[in-house]
Amino acid sequence: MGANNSYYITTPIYYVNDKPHIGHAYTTLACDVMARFKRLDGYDVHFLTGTDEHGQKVEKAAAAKGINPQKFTDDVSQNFRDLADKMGLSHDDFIRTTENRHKKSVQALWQRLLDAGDIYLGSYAGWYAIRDEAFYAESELTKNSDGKFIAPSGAETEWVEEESYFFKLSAWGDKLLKFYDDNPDFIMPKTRRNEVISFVKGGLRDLSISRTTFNWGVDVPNDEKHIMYVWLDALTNYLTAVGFPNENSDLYKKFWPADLHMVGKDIIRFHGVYWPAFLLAANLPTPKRVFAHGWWTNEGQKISKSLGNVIDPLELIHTYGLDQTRYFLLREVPFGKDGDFSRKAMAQRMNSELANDFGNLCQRSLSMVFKNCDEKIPTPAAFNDDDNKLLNDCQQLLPILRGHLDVQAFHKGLESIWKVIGAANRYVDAQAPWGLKKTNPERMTTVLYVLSDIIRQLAILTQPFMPISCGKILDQLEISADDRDFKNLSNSITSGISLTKPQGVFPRFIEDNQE
RNA sequence: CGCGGGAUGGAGCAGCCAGGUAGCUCGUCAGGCUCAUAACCUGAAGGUCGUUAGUUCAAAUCUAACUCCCGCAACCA
Repeated sequence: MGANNSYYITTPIYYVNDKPHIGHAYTTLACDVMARFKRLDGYDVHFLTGTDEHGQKVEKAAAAKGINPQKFTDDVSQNFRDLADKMGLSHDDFIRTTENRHKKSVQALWQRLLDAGDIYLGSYAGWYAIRDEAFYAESELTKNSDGKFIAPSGAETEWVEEESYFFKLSAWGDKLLKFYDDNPDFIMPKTRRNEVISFVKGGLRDLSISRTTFNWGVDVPNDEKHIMYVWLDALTNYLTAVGFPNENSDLYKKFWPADLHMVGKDIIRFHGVYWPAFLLAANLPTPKRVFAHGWWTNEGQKISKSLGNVIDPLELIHTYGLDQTRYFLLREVPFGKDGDFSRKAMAQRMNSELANDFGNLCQRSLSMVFKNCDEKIPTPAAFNDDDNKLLNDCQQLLPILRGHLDVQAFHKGLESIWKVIGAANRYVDAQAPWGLKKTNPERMTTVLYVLSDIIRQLAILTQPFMPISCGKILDQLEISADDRDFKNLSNSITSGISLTKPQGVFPRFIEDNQE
């Protein structure tokens, strides 16, 4: 079992043949925020992302380029590493399914399933579309002018008959239903859980887990005709990354079972059904949660390659800034639901919530400190009720945030922080420190001290969401790197520290005429 | 009758489970302040809570029917 203060979180592995898009960025970003939050909260975190590099599509794409598949995947998996870098992601490991450690791991899991009697050799036949890597029912197909059967996606299909190994998924339905029952939070949000349960109740078919028609995959142990197919290979990466099959490795003992698999809603079934079935069959501990988030639309329109409205996360970062993009994606939509990206909404949140609310709170407060307190954090007199009320609101924030992030309610977490930001802005107006300068300088000093400390706390708490900008605020307050985690929240800021001249951290967004 | 979610002021949402003055954010309008990134604060206007019927002293909240939208329906971010 994973240790109490450990936290293992994963993104799906991304299929290298895709171009990184907002869906990938979104999933990984959510994990990054969770990982950063847990680290600041004192957990030992293992944050995994990576790429899925096998399959017929990759084999064909490589052949089309005249290079071997390994070289091809080396190149394209770099796209995902680049995205991770540009998004400032804090992953601890980047796994590739073509690595040796992974091949060993999947083969070991295969062997366990075989030994347990859950894998058998059979065969199947059906209409297969290479482009989609999918089988279709005859009823779904249409005939084109050449007499070929066309899938709903438009891809040509061919009749395929093939020997294949199967996983006895059909035997696991009742056990899975009991598992969901015993672990009500295993699949979140609830609507996805209901979907999965109703799917399982509908009866499960055995799952084809090998192929003989192409070679780019992990070899099936003791049967060189076969390679493993998709989900057994892909899902097992979560085990590989913590040292499986070595169950005595430090990583494994510390981090398995995983605390959270973050996925898009499109792959909830594989994570919610196949994965626990594999693990139960192999007699391995099951992960604690699979969270399926929603999809984005672009200006109200469904995103699709054919419409050409795919959102490039790098373009967003370039236009709006990294932290701003991170903030928007996690604040705009209740996490778990579908959401819409629009330039108007983006600019709106940037200006209103980042520049006006948070940015301006920092700027107006720290400017007054800098000008009126000898460029130092002032020494306060006794706090009055107003001061204590605000400080107390801020102290309440960490437990509130924990509650929200433990159920991946990022939007609520941010909302609760922004409530305190609002309270702080009202406090500034009510106390009007600029007026106290002549009438009661000691009181002014106290108010500015309170504000400095509030800003320190707010910046510390907001770091998981916007690490760079919060880092800048903490730099301005001369908070050392060691003093930026959550256990420092209850220590007050030290009087007498010299400040650097405050500079705006969240610029307003001015819409270009173009775009 | 396949399963599930949703319809609340201009926009996006909360409230519904445990019925009893309809709340939040943005936008709009008016005022205040002047420390600050034309930022901040206060107030106002604006909704017969998808339709119809029912239960009840009382329904956005419960029941029934209906309309519309959206997910899922086997191997696809």
